[in-house]
Amino acid sequence: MYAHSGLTCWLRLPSSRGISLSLVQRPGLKAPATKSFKSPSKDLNVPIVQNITLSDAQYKKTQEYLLSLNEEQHKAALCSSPAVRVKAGPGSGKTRVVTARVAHLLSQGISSSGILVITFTNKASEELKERLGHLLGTNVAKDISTGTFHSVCARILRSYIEDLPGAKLKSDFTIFDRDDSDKVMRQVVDSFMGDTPAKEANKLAKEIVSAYSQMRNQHASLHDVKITSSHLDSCNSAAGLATKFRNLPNFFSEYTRLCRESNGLDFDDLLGVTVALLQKVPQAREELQQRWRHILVDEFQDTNSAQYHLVKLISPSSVSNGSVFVVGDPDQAIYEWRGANPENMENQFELDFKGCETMFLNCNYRSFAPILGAAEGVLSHGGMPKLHQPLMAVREGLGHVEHVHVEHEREEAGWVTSQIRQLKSKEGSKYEDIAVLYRTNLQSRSFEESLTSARIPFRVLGEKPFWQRSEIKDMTCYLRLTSNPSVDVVALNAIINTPSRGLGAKTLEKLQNVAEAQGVNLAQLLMGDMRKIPLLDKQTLEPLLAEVEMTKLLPDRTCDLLPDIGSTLSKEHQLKLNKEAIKGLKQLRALVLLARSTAYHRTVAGTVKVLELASGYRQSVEEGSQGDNAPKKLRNLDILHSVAGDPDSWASRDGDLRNTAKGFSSQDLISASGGTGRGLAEVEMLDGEERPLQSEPSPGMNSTAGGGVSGLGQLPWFLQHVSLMRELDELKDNAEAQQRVSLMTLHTSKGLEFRNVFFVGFEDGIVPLIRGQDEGARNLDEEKRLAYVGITRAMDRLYILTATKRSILGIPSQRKPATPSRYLKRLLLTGAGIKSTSTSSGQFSLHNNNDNDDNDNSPFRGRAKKEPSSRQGVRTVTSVGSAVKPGGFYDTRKENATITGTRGTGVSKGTTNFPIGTANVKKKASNGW
DNA sequence: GGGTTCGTAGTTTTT
DNA sequence: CTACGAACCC
Ligand SMILES: Nc1ncnc2c1ncn2[C@@H]1O[C@H](COP(=O)(O)OP(=O)(O)OP(=O)(O)O)[C@@H](O)[C@H]1O
Repeated sequence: MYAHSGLTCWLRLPSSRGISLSLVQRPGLKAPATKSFKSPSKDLNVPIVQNITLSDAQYKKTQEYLLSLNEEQHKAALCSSPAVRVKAGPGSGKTRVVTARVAHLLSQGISSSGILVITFTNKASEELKERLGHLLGTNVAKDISTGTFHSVCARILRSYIEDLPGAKLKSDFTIFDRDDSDKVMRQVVDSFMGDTPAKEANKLAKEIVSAYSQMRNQHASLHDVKITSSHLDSCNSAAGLATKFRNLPNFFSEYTRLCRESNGLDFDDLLGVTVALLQKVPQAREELQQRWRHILVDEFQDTNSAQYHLVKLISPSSVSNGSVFVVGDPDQAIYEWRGANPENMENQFELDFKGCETMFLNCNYRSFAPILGAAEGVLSHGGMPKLHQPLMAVREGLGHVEHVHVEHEREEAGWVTSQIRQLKSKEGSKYEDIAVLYRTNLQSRSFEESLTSARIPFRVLGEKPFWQRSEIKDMTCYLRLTSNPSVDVVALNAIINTPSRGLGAKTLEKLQNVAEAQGVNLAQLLMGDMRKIPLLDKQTLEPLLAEVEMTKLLPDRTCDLLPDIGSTLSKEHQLKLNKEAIKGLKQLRALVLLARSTAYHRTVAGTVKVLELASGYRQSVEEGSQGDNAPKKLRNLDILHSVAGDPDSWASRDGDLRNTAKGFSSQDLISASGGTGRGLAEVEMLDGEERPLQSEPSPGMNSTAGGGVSGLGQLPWFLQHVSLMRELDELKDNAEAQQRVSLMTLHTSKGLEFRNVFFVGFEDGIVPLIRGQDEGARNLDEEKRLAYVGITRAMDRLYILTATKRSILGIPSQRKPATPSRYLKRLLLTGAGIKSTSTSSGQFSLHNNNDNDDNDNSPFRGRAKKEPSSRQGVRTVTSVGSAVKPGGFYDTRKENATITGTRGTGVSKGTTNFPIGTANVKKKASNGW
């Protein structure tokens, strides 16, 4: 055992898997008092000095990992400057350096809660933690703060937002997704321009939301700054709207007002409000600077203004021994469209962080040289980026780069499918090492179909985010209502009549009118008394829950437990509400009470279950006319429930940052109380595996300040997890389920790597993407970088696909002639000896445009290349997707192909036919086609 | 108030 | 082509 002595640590209670921490239990802590979380009583914060010990194996692993770095990497990882910037190309080991640095810091005795790593996606965070877990043990790794900017901000705000003067938000705020924002803005549009037709109003609302979002991304904290015309002008979309609507800023401020009224923050608010908080509340800033002594940011080239400011604000610059460490690659900047500014990496960092040290990594460990060559070729189109540093391929061998030209999108999918089969059978590739990359999500369709009929397992990354699926969205609205019954109007509106309970448009209008007359919103009117109504006690609750589970219905008698507000309102205001409506209201209110009580006495998972059953939602999905969708939806609901049942994955790991700022984690107390509770003789009627959460002594209060001790206080954390995690359904299934081909957009592929990459739809208009009448000359550099990112995902083999004609929507009759991408020429030229084949008898030529001229915007639908007449009657492959037979069409390709490169042996130079157009393969009359 | 049928728009990338 | 929304009918 290697002991690091003199290390100050704070009390930690044992976690399920932990073993290597020796614990000193402080007396008097077994039954933590709820209230002490917000303002910690002194005795909770007594430091415990103890030794963190890494096991031999862990220590050895860490050292080995550090030794595996090359000199540049090693130097970067260990650099002790207060500000470090690592600029390095794809595959140069940036991620590895970040991991190594964290490991190094920890092995130096830095406390894990003092480290913050910001990654671009949540998945990257998880992977980082996993790797660190392997090196250092889960115990040490789990306390490192990691996450995206958004999730880190959400955590900061949960602890500090109530300190921000005028924020009008509670720490149990909900996070509004884009749909919520659109709905809120729709309300604003209605109130300002009442007579706008529904459709137009929706469209306008969306436009305004995105303009506002763009503006806030470009300007760090606009949420409370007076919006000037220069703000508007700096943002295209906003400027356009502003000329149409002179009072655009009023739309923005009314939107914000409504969000606040519902205790909601949208995605951009998470960043903007955090920035404002840190600017205005020095105490918060200082505490966080104290806490996170070492900050690491991955993919720094894609940070926007608000994110950059955030880094600046929490940087422990004033703290001795602190550091800020950012890594990125300006050539891989692909998020300018949503406000990212590569300048942050390129120049700004250097200016703001005095004494910043810059490191370069110039070796590529990922790809064979020809792949790198192809990538650099693309990048050189129209001139290399100014500060581009050439990369050296470390891996020896040539790999395989091939350009394949096909007739249309269907054949494209067919070719890829058949090639995947060959890779699997002849080259021994695993499905998980194969990826299909495309520019737009729509393009995935043909591949899904083709792979399905070939029975090749695949997964589509980045389909609809989990939280956006309607059934999940609805359930989260129920949960939001449970958490914030009298506040979250948006949630209330979403589910008030879903499933239908007699509260249709007519009734709602009546109620809305009453609300307006009283100067309140619908939630206040219908749920205003909810916080005052005492929660059900256990004796009342348990039998009700049992009944819910048995009957899958809300027990009627629950309705009698609270005032019948429907009848009262109806009488007082002569609304003439019908019986259905009154009953519906009763039920909804009873449901909320039941759910709140369940959350309080039981668990989040139990609450999810109650809501899903007693609302009748589940039943309506089961019986509804959803047809094929029903099983999928039910599965999603099950996933939601099972995630809820795994608080370890979502409960605040940092607990209340106020306390943990000094190293103490309230989450430990939660697990502790959960742990002790497990032994209690409590019957879990709704879910056997659930563990009861600690209950508060005085029911009836909405625990916001408590920071997540009662089940009710946990809800916001769970909701936050759900609304920030794109792919919750990626349950770590058995190993077999992992063996799948990956389909994703170029954007999603950032940071990943695959042995075999199919880059499909490499055509002008798609790569680069040019839509219809593009607003003038959009800067296409970002599109070029996107292609660069895609190509550099490949380790061993890269296939570039182009088609003669293509229909984006997959309708054969709507196929339009396509032209190979303007980037193709340089891709092929630079990667010497690239094989190029064509499966159709059609000729194609690289279009002859000037390299330096991106203005030749030939969209793929324009500029028809002459259609080769020879194709007449060849009437190719119509059902490529299904069985591609060995020895059939696609296999014959090989015979005629000029080169057959394989991994390691590679492509020999000089044998390629250039120009490519001549490298056709004659199509043999193949059986089966 | 609820369910059906018809019409139309979507064609960028995402926390 | 499909998915979603808005009339339209019961
Ligand atoms: N020193 C090294 N020795 C061996 N392999 C390495 C080394 N450094 C990096 N690699 C390997 O190179 C590949 C790319 O590394 P990594 O993902 O860290 O690169 P990156 O710079 O983050 O790439 P990108 O910018 O494309 O995301 C990984 O498979 C990694 O294991």
